[in-house]
Amino acid sequence: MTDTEPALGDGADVTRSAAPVRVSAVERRILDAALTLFAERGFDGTSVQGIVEAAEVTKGALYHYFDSKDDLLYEIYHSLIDRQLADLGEVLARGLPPRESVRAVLAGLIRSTAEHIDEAKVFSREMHRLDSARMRSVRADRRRYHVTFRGLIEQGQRDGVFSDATPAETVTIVALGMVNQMPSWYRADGPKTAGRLADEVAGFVLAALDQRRV
Amino acid sequence: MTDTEPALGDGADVTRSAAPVRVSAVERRILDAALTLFAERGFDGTSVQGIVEAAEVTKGALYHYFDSKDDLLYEIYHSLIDRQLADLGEVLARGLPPRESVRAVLAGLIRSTAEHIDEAKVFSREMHRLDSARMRSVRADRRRYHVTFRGLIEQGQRDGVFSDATPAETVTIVALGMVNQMPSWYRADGPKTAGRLADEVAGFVLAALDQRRV
DNA sequence: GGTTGCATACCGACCGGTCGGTTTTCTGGC
DNA sequence: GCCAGAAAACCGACCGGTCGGTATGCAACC
Repeated sequence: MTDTEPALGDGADVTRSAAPVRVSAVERRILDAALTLFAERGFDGTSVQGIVEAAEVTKGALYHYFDSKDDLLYEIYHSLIDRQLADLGEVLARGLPPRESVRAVLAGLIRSTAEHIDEAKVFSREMHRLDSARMRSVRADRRRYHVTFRGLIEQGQRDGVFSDATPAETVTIVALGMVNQMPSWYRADGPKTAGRLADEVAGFVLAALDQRRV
Repeated sequence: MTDTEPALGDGADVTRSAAPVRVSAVERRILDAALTLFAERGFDGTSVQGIVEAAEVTKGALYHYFDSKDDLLYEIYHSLIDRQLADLGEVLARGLPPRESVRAVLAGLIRSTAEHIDEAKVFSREMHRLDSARMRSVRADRRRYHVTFRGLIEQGQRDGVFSDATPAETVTIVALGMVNQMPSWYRADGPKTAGRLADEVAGFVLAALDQRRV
């Protein structure tokens, strides 16, 4: 699994759909409560007791389904990354030209992040709490996304539709970085809808990428 | 004097220089140790005992100079924000046209953030831990920066040197957001110098802002 | 002789996780 | 259709340990 990375944005293996994992109602309640509380008070600021009370279950139930408090975090990360990779794969499968692909990926990512802003908040704030094994797994997934996205930019630059004034790596860092930053400024009840913001931000990035030399 | 500093938010007077606060050597050692540990293990992952050991002082010394662990965080934030506002004021005082101002502010902010990446890391990750009074103070300072920056964009748009395809508010969010995200990707020992990255990123943003209609 | 600048011993709250036990659900032999 | 027994689901009191913060002492200096 950890072999050579796909050199080009041909999509790698991002088109796979996640295995359908059945979760019991209790599991769901625990996960939902954990997500809400982690987002609100942070991982360390949330006690296991607080989670079980919010989920209206007992501690025994929680530790029956999960190994540890960290386990809850990992599950949250996993669901976020799985969804992002699935969305990415879906767009790539459409086989659009780079410019439309980048727009679709970015706008979709922003909309999806807005829709699951709690997960994004927890993710960006508490990622470092994972133990090293899980951290490696999460990082590998993120890297796949990063490399695939960068591949799109590179392809557009080779095709001449994107300016190569800024290296593809920097463009990727900047574009994905602003999405990761969303939890600090996006408000669901703000004046702009997520779709509007997604269009504005994607438009901004594409404006910077536009090849328009004489 | 348990409350906040004399609210320096009396106006958008970003050109003020920070008051020269004298700090004892012990204070400095404590602050430095706290910064390093917070950046490395997070606020909650760092015990007060750990800080005093790293600083080679005792708990009594720490609580002699600081009211609480949170106090240390606040001091770290303060030094970061003070520096940012001072830098911003300095650029504004030069009275450059919007395009050059934006470039100077952004590139300077990125370089400064790179240079104090630990502070930035702690800031972005642990801001939410502040109590509400201090949170309000920090937010007010950040807002001043935000509003001032947005003013620069708006001015450029009014002058016709910047495209108004993307609202100034969104541009500001995106531009400053990518700086806040730096701790997650910037490495001092990476292949690119901070100055190079600053130029690339500032160039990217300016490319998106360029007014270039036919 | 009081104020500053520390040192040391200690406290009570809380927290993640465990463990022995009980209830509910599933399974298959009759 | 029924029942026994195994497995899964769940309960909640409890524990060892850590952590932020405090109380008190004391030496040096104004």
